[in-house]
Amino acid sequence: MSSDRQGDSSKSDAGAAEAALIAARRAKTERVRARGDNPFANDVTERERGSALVPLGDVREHFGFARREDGKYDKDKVGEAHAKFRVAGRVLFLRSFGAGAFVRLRDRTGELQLYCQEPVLGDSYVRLEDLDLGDFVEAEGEAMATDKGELSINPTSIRLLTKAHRPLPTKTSFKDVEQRYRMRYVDLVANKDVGAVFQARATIVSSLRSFFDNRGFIEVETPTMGTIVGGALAKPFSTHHNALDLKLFMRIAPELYLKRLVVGGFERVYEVARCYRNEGISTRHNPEFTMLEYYQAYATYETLMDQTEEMLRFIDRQLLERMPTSAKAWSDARPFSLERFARVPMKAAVASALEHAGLPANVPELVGTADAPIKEWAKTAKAKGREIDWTNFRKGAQKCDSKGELLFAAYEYLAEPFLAKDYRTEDGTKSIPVFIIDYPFEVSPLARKKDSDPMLVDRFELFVEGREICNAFSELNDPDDQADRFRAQVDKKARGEEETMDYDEDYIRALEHGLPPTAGFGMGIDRVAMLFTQSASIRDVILFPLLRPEST
RNA sequence: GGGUCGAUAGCUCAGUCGGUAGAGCUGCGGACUUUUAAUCCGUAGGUCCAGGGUUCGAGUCCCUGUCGACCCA
Repeated sequence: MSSDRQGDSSKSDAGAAEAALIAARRAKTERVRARGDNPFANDVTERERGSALVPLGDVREHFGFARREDGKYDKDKVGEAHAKFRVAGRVLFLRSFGAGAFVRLRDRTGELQLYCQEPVLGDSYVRLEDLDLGDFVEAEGEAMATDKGELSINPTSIRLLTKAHRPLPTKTSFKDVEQRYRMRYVDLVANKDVGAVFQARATIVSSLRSFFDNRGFIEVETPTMGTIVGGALAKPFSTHHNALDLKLFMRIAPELYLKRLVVGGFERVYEVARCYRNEGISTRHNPEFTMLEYYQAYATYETLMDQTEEMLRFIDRQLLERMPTSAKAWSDARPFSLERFARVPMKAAVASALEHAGLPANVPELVGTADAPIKEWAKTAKAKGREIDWTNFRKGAQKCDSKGELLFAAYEYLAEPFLAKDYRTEDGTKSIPVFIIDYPFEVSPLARKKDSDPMLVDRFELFVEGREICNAFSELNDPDDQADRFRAQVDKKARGEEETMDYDEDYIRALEHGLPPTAGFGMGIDRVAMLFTQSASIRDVILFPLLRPEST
């Protein structure tokens, strides 16, 4: 029984080295206390300190006149100003010399260093010994620039505001992906680009709000728990209300509530809706995610296509305006362009995909049959540079109950995987977004049938760089047609299909009161954030993605 | 669900043919009066993911499992 450590409330078998790091910092905390100072100080406001706390970025701005071309600062100009500031921030860098020390601070507005000198600081110079990377400190003193032109504060006083008992990762950084998601508070400090991604996400959401607010839309919040499942085809989470002894489902989509509001006269309505789907986790799926849905009366899916193009370009401009440096980098790196969008009926997309693959037009009809020459087709397609998932295509085709479902399967396996390849800018360097339009009604239980072809519905999905971003349609407002389609869903469920909708009686009742001609739209915010920030995983745009519990 | 790769110090990673567990950073002690990944000297830090097998001997080879990453569905 050697060193039996006590007091570390974290994992019992934390590494001895880590425990030692923590112990050393805790010892400093005690030293600060013993001296009569508070290692978790709270008296930081102007009211308590007699002077305003100046954001680090504001200090830089104050000396804009002394900034040189190369970003450095003119020592004389800064010094002559004799300007005094009180600043605070987190210690990111700490280095001591014989009689001097550099402390680099960061706050939300930027970074600034303290150049501490023993003669200037006097007795409080010893307080530097209490500091570690990660601590929060406050300092007050005149601004100066070093010989190297680095703008600095030369403090006459310094004190610890908050002691960090755990060390930040070293400058070799913090790369373990799971740890980064689990300890996002460390990730945000250690990996600088992470903050920009979430700032971009916030910018996207606020751009969307202003886009819709400016067009006469009302933002609403509808229930995330309900007794039936509807609005999309997905497996729900279930929960329970104790007082009512009621089984509840977490929503998979806000759609049916939003359309009820259109019935009620909110002709333009939108929601930034957190949704929950009890499905797999992958780089493109998190169990909870955020959707934008909006509904617009007296509009069709074509109105919405135009509006979608405008909306994406608007987000793009807003990002460039509000965070130019990062947005420029993302924009330069992206493999797609937003200048021109293609609009392709699903049938045409399949026909053109077959042509690109050098395959006969009857492949969809034959693929499910016993004597389909799949090997030969695979060879032909491969020669044209197309790897098609024949096994699943065949299985999918065999499960189809109708022509419409078969068209959808053909589209899914023959066309969709190659959208980014087939639809490109004129110079061929970038893919262009593709609206796939006119879906079969069988796979669209909430969409309105086309007046010109009742086998199809007025619907589009938008694919950017081959990824589905939006889904929209002219809404079905015939209550009897809707009731029939709910019944078909219920039948499917009875046959064992898991991803179906329940029959929503109240929604039918709402439609019977009259839903004006309306078009509706849904878009995954997470996926849009991925697109604009060039993130490979949905977990990179969700602050706290779902993870397995930490093992003990 | 399938495939590929991975798990070694607080962090980032080496570890050859199977032969005493390594480096840099961080930490701690020291030097240095303007540093920017400072530099220099010293020092501490390990259940090599878990379990089994082969072997005189396993971080290394084999099997099983756990967890993770990426790709596909």
